[in-house]
Amino acid sequence: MKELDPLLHSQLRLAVMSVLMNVEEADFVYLREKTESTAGNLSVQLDKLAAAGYITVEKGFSGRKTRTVCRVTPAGRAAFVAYVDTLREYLNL
Amino acid sequence: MKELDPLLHSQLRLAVMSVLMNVEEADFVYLREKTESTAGNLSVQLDKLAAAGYITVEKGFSGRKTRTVCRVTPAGRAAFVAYVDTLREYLNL
DNA sequence: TAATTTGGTTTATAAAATAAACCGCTTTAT
DNA sequence: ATAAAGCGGTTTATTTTATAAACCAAATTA
Repeated sequence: MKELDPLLHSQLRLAVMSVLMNVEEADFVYLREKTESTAGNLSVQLDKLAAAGYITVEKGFSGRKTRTVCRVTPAGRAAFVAYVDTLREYLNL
Repeated sequence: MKELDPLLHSQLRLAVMSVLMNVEEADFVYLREKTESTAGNLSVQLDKLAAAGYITVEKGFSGRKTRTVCRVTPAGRAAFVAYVDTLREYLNL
């Protein structure tokens, strides 16, 4: 049995990737609301996804407030697709 | 976003349930081979699934050797189906 | 009968998820 | 102007989980 990419097999990271796959870009606040996660948890998981090269995290400003924008990278897309593929074996979808 | 049943959202437990969903009954050794897991890990995860009422674990004998047989319960089936359903939202399958 | 293997369980360790505390900057109210 | 409250996060600590390592009893093999 193929193993499920442990980086994606986490509720919150999967949810984040799921959102980003459909949206081209999303900021921290939007992700926190959409995934109903705490800021602390989200911050940690975004770091892990970024460290893996699955997403980019850009810290900028919107007016004078900070704004952190995330995007999925090609590698992230590929990993997500592979993950879904592996899951099909488990769930036989 | 609905949460993924944490009892099923674990690589090994999901693999075990996946096997049991298709097979009516399976013993410890078969599960260990099919999931390519260590006996220790498998033992622990079977206990958790059993404690949740998702599977039954019956310790008996085959000849004079012990044989531990597992089956998925109706509750287990329901939970698995619900889990798959929730996953569809994440993955949009 | 002494190893070895089989079928597991229990216990210890490593890794992950989550929450709690905190920090700097802004805005609002006084 | 200044204190207090809120926003957007990060860091650190705690709890849970997953995994591996060590172990055990019964059966088999040498």
